[in-house]
Amino acid sequence: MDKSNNLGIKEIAKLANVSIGTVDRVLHNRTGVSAATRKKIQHIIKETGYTKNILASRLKLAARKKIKIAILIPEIKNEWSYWKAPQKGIKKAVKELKEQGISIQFFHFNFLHPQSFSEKCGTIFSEAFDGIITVSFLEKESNDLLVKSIKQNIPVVFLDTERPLKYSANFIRQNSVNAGMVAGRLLHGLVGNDGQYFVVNILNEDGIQINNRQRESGFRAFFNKNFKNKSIAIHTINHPLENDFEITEALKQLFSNEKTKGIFVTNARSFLIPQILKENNISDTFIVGFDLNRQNLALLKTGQISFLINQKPEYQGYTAIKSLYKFLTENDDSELNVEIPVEIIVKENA
Amino acid sequence: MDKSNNLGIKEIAKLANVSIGTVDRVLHNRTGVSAATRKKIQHIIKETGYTKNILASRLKLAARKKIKIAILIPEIKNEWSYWKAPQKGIKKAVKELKEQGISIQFFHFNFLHPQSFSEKCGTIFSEAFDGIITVSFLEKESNDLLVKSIKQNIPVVFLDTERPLKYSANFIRQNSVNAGMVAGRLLHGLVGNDGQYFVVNILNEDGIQINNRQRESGFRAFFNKNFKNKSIAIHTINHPLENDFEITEALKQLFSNEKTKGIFVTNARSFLIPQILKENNISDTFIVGFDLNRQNLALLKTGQISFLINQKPEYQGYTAIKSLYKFLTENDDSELNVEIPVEIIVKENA
DNA sequence: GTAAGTTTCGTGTACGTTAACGAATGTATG
DNA sequence: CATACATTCGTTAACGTACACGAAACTTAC
Repeated sequence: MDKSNNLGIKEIAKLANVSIGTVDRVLHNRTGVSAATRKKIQHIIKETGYTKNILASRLKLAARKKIKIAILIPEIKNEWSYWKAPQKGIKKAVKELKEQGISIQFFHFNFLHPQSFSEKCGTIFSEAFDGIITVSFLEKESNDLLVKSIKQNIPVVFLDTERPLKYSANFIRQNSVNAGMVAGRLLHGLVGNDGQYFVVNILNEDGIQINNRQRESGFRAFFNKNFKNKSIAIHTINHPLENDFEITEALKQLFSNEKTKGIFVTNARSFLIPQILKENNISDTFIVGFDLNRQNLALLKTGQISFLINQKPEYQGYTAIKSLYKFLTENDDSELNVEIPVEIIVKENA
Repeated sequence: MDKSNNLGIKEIAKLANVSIGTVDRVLHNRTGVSAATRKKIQHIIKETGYTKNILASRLKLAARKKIKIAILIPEIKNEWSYWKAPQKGIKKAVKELKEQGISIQFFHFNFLHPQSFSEKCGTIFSEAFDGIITVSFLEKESNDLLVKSIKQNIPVVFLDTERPLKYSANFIRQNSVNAGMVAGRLLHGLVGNDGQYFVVNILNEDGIQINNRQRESGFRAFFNKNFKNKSIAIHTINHPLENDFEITEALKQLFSNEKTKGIFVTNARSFLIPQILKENNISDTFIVGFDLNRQNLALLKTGQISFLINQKPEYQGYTAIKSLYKFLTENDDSELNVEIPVEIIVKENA
C-alpha cells in the first residue's frame, strides 16, 4: 500500500524474481505466464499499488498506433451554429493531446434525415475507430449505435442532452430538467406569484427536441413543487420559426392584461422575443433563455433578457475528448459521465 | 509552418545535416554551437514549427529532478475552513501529476501575525523551490515576496483575491468588484427599486479584508451605474463576529419599516443572518452571500438564502498547480493568470 | 611543424514501458 | 530415446528527449 515512492515495472520484476517481460505480460493479460507466477506478480502489483507511468507508456505507444476518435454531430450550417462550440472544444483538447497520439475525424448528420445519421454510423464502424463522440437526439438511431458499440467494445460519449436508451451510456450533458427548474427559480424571483408565465418553444425545421421538453417539464415542476397552492398560470407557446410570430386572439388577451409576465424560452432563440414584444406593445416582461450566442448576449447587455443559462458547449467537447482519451489510455472511465452545472449568466458575469 | 506531422529532434537534425546533440544544444540555448549552424537550426525549428514532445521530455527529466512547489496559505483551523478547498484542489492536481515529477510542501501563516508570513517566506526562499502558490491578503508582505521572487526568478501565483502590487503578478482569482455587481443585480431583481439594501461585513478576528471592500464597492457601483436617479438607500453594517449582533436604535428603525430588504453579505458568513432576522422579527428579506459551505447550503435549500456566489476555491487550487507545472515544463505562462467566473448558485443548481 | 588548448560536434546511455524474438524448459508422440 | 511442439520466460531494441563524454577540427604559441 506504499504509494509514496512510485516504483516501476523493474522493481516489480525484482520483487517477484522475474524479468520485466513477464511482469509486462501479466499487466497486459497476455498469455505465456504460468498460473503460479502470474498470481505472484499480481499480488505484488496490488501490494505495492503499482500504476504504470503514463508518460512512458504513451511515449512508446503513440508512435505505434494513434488513438482514432470519430465525432458525429449535427451539420454546422453557418459560423454561428451552436455546434461550432463543441467542435472548438474538441479541437482544443486534440491540440493538447496531439503529441500523445490522437487523431479525430468529424462526421455530420442532418436532423431531418435520420438515415444520414445511420449512414455515417456505418462508415464509422467500418473504419475501426477507438472511440465515438455523438449526440442522442435521434432515439432509434442512437440505440442502434449504442448496441453496435457495445458489441464491438467501442466506447461512446453522448453530448448535450441525456435520453434514456436501451443500455446505460455515457453522457456529458447538462440536466435539462434541472435547468428548467433553475429557470423557474430565476423568473419567479423577478415576476412573483401574481404574474403570468409563458414557456416558449421556438421550433426550427428540426421540430421540438428532447431537451426542450425536459426544460419545460423542469420549469413546470419548479412551480408545481414550490407554489402549487398559488395556482400560477403557465402557458405554452409553440412557435415555428418559419412563420411570423402569430399572436392569436387568445394569446393577445393573455398578454394584454396588466400582470408582470415571465417568458422562458427553451432554446437558444430567446433573442427573437424582445422584438416581437415591442411590435405588439407588450411591456413589463422578463425573459430567461439559453446559450451565450451573440444575439442573446447583446440583449442581455441591454437588459432585455434577464438571465441566460449556459450549457458550456465548448467545455463539453473538450471534456469529451479528454475523458475518452483517459479511458482509452488509463482505462479510467470515471470522467465519461459528466453533469455540466447549470451556469447562470447575467449582464455582469457574462 | 507544417504542424500536421509532428516531427522530432531527429528529423530536425537530419534537415540541418547535424546530429541530435547539436539540435539539443540549440534548443536549450547551451554553448558549443557555431553561430552559423545555430542560426541554421533555429531557422529550421521555426520553419517546421517543432515543439518538443512533452511526454519524452518529462519522462527523461522526472527521474533526475522533481519540480518542487511551495504553498503558503492561511492556517486551516478546522475541518470546515475555507482553505481546505484550495488545498483539496491542489492535492488532486498533484496526484494527477505525481509520476511526472512534482512535489509540494504546505506552509501556513496567521492573519494576525504578518511576521508569520514573512518567516515562512524566508524558509521557502532558502529551500530552492521551483514555484510558489500563496495569497495577497497582506500587502507589504506580498510585495516583499514578489520582489524576492522576481530577483530569484521563481514564479508565483496568488490565489483568491487580486490586489495591486508593486509589479505585475499572476492571480487566479474571482474579480471581487464584479462579484459585488452580480450580487447587486441579483438582489435588485428580488427587491426592486422601492426596497432597502444592506451590505453586511461580518468580520472575524482578521478584520475586514480586501475582497470584502471590493465586493461592497462593486455592489454599490451596480446601483450607482444603473439606478442613480432612483436614490436607492444602501446601508453598510460592520459586524464583529465576537459580539452578538447589536441592533442599534438607528438600525432598528431602518429594519422596522415595511419595505422589502435586500441583504448582501460580503463573505462566507451569510448563514448567521437568518437567525438574527428571526430573533428581531424582521421579515420580507432576501439574502445574497458567498461560498458553498455547509451552513450556507442548508439555508439555500430552505429558501432563507436566495443566492450564493461561488468562488470555486477547489478549482482555484487545482488550476494553480496545473498552470505552474505547465509554465515550469513548457514555459507556457498563458494559464498563470485566470479569472474565475462569478458562479451564481440557487437551490436548484447547488 | 608540433604540442597544447579551444571550439564544435557526434555518439551513447538513460528515463519506464512495450512487444518482438528467441532461449530454455517441459510435454507428447513415434 | 529422439524429435517435434508447446509453454514459459529473459533479453533486447525501440519511443523522443536530455546530457555527459570524448572525438574531431581548428586555433594559437613556441
